[in-house]
Amino acid sequence: MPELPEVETVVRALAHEISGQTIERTQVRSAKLRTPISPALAKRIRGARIGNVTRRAKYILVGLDNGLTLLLHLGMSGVVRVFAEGDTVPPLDRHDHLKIKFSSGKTLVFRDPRRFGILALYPSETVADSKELSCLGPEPFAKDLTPPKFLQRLCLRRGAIKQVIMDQTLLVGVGNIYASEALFYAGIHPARPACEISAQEASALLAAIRKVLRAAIAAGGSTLRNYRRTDGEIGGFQDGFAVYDREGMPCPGCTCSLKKTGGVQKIVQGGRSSFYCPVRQG
DNA sequence: CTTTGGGCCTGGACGC
DNA sequence: TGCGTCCAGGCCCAAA
Repeated sequence: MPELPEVETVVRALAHEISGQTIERTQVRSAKLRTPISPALAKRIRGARIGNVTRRAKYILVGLDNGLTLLLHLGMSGVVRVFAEGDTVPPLDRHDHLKIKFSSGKTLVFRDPRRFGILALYPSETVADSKELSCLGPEPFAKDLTPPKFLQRLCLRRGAIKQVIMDQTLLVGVGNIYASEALFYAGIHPARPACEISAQEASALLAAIRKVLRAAIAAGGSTLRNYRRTDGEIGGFQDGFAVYDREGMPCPGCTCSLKKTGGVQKIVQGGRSSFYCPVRQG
């Protein structure tokens, strides 16, 4: 799933659904995600009560009252489902990696068919220093990430702006979809070298990133394939893409002759598809 | 230091 | 129907 809006949607749901719940039973099935799941994980979270559920970048942090924090990453295909007491919980699938039964009768299931996700346990005090979180850049909504600071970071990079804003050490949360969307709203071609972005453009780009992420969060994220909300429903933002996966189609409010411009263009950068409007992002 | 390309996995869509 | 190929929202790592 997973760019920031999808993770944020899951985190908000989990904060509501499992905070305060006590873990009664745990089951770890497939032990091999991107990194192996610690064999002791299931046992070490058993009996604990869930505290705060928060997000850092695209990671979900589930605080426990035993001093530990469960770190969860959804990779490309991770889904977290929460079933209420009385719901029919499907039998454990071969792609279900973690199942938690709460004393309230609720059940949480983490599924990740492609196994690019992460499931790890750290002391809450030092989780920020973990190898997963320690090298991350600023949150896009951080107050102290000002346009000048953003510009300063871009100035150091010669690579294409699209790939640079997807670099989680520069700024977290932006993935392949929202990178294309934000560049469209900022009117910047995805192949422009980051260091050639003007102060005005950097400011517009930061605003566009924030606008797109905010709108996607409000819509409950985007579902292309695997992503699901914790209740199993799909997101709503996939219907609002301006350019992503819209090759040959008009961009919003387009007045061009499609025959002339060809509509939204697709190029490949770093092995990933980028979409842009050749007129507005010339 | 940055940048690039390959690799990790499975499943679905498509063409023959 | 079946098979091969390509593609997919993320991230790490080795090599240049």
